[in-house]
Amino acid sequence: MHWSFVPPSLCANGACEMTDMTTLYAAYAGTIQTALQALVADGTLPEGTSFANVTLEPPRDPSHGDLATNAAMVLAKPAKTNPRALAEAIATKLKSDPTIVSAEIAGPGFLNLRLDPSAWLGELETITKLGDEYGRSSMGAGTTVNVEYVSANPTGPMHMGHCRGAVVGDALASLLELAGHEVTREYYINDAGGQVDTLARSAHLRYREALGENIGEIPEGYYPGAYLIPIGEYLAQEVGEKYRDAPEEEWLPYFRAEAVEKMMDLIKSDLALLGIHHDVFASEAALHAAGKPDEAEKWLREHDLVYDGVLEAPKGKAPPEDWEPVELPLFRSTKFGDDQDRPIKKSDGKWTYFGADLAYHMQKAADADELIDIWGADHAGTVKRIKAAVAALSEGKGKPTPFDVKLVQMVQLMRGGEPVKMSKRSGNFITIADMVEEVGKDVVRFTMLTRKPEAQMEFDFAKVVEASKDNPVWYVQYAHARIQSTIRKAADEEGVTPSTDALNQLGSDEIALIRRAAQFPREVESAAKAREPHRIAFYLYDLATDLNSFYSLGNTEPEKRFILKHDKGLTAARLFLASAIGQVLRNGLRVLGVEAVDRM
RNA sequence: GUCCCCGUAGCUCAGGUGGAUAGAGCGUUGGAUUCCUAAUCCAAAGGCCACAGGUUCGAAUCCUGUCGGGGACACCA
Repeated sequence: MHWSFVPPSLCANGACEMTDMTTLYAAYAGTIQTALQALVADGTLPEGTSFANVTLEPPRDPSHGDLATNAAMVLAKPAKTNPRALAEAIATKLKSDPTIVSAEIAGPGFLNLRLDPSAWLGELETITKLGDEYGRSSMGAGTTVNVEYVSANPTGPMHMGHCRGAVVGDALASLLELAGHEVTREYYINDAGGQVDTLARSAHLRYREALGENIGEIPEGYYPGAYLIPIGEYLAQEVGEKYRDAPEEEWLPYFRAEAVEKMMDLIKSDLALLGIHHDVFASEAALHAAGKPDEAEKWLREHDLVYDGVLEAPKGKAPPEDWEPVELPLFRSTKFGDDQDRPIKKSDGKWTYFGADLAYHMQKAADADELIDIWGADHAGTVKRIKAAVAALSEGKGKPTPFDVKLVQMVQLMRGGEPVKMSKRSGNFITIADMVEEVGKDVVRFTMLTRKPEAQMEFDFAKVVEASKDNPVWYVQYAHARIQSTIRKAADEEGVTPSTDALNQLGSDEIALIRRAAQFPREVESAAKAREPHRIAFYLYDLATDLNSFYSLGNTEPEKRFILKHDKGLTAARLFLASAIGQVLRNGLRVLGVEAVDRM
C-alpha cells in the first residue's frame, strides 16, 4: 500500500488547517520523510532521490511492531549500499523521535517501528476532534473529477441491470470527494437515437388507448411496459384527440420530448430510492442542437483524425446479409489502439451514437481535469474507441486528460439458490423499486459493494436479508448499534460519558482496535487512488470484526467490559474508544451511502 | 476469428500499482452465555493462488502462451 508524502502544510481544505491535526500515518510518513531528507543532506542518499515507492504500513504480523517501512529496500540501490546497512542509518535518524521506542531491521530490510502507546491513544483524540472529517484527505485537492454513471436509456424504469453501476458510481464519487477531489456526478441522457423514437411511438399507442381505443397486444418493436399507460393518459389529457390520427411527423417530436421527460422523472425517483442524486443531466439532443458534434468533427478533421473511408466487412463470423461497403466519415481510433476505425456518422448522414459521445466527452474534458465513466460490461467493446477519442481530443490540449472506464459486470439475481427468471419481451423485469422495497436500500448498496465491480456476482434475495455474519451490512451495522447502545447504557445507568481523563489506562487490547481504526485514512487514499470503493466496504467489515472481538473479551473477562461499575475513569476511557470507533464506522458507511443505525 | 473481464480453501469471495508465514465468511469439527446487544466470540481442519514458461534479490500480484467460465464484435444505443 502506498501513502503519499503530503506534508500537512499542503493540506488545502479548510478542515485540516482549522483543526491543525494530522492523522497518525500521515504524521509518521512525515517523520520518515524528514529522516530520509537528513540522509540526503549528509550524503548517504544522492540528491534528488525519489521517495515515491516508499511505503509505511502495518506489519503483517503484529508481533513485528506497530509500523513497517520498506524505505531501505527501495532506496538501497540509489544509495549504492545494501538494504540492511541503509536501514541502520534510517533507524538511527528515527530514534531521535521520542515516540518511536524501537526501530528494528527485519527480513530482507524491513524497518519495524514500535511506538509509544501514547501515539495510538492520541489517534483516538484525533478521530474525535476531526469527527465526520476523519479520513478526509487533501490528496485530490485541486483536481476536479467528472464521474458519469447510470446513464440508462430514458425508455423505462430502472431495472436490476442498472443497479450495480449506479451504486458503484455513486460510492466512487463520494470516495473521491472524501479524498479531496471536487466531483461532478453526471448522467448522460440518450434522448436522440432510435430508441426514444420507439418510446414516442409506444407512448402514442398508449395515448390512443387512453382515448378509448382498443389497441390489443402491443406489437413487436414497441415498448410493452405498463409504465407507459400513465404517460398515454397524461398526453390524452394534454392534447385531447389532436394527434390521434395525425401523421407521425406531426406528433413525434412532441411525444418524444414529453415521454423522455416523464421517463427521466421516473428514473430520478428510482435513483432517489437508492440515495443517488446527480449534479448534471447532460442531454444528447441538446448536444446536437448546440452543434457540438460538428465542432468535434471539424477539429478532428483539421488534425487528420477523421477521414472519409470504407469499412471492411466484419471478420470471423458471417457478415450481416445486407452488408455493403459504404463510405463514411471515420475516426482514426486505430491510431490509439482500437482494432478498427469507427464511423461518426451513418450513411443517412445522421450522427452515430459514437459521434455524439465523442463530442460529449470532448465537452466533459473541457470542464473537468479527470474523467471516469461507469459502464455495464456489455459495452466493453466500445471502451477502446472512446478512450481513443479522449486521447485524441486531449492531444491538442498539450496534456492528456486522465480517463478511466470502469466496467461493471452483470448481476445474477437469485432467490434461495435458484436463478430468478425475467422475461424482457413481456416487460416483466425486476426493477430497482422492487428490490429496494423487498430488501432495503442499505442492503442493496452494501451488497453491490462487497465484490469488486469487474467480477460477476450473484445477488440472492434470500441470503441478503439474513441477519448473520455472512451478511456484511448487518454485521457492520450491528457493530455500530452495539457501540451506540453501550454508550447510551453507560450514560443512563452509570452516568458516565466518554472522556480522555484516564485514557492512559487503556491497554494492548484497546490499542489493537485503535490500530485498525487508524488505517481508515490510508484506506480512503488507496481506495480513491485505485478507484475502488469496495475496499471501504471490506475495511468496515474488518473494523466491525475487531470491535466485536474486543467486545466479546468482556464475556469471559468481565474486567475487559466497556462498562465497569467499580471504575468510572476506565469506563469513560473505554467509552471514548467506543465512540471513536463508531465515528470511523459512520464515516466509512457515509462513503458507501449506507445508514449507520443506532439501534437494531 | 478478434477484443475485454474473470480463474485464489468444498462453496461465495478479499488480497493484485512486486515484499516477511496467502486471508475472511459459509460449511465441517470442538468450545464460550449467572452476558455491557450471542444478530456475537474463540479454536481446529481445509491451498501446486487454473497450467507452462519469462522478468528479479523476491511473483498470487508484472510479461508471453495454453486451458476453462462470462461478455462484446458493421452506419444499435
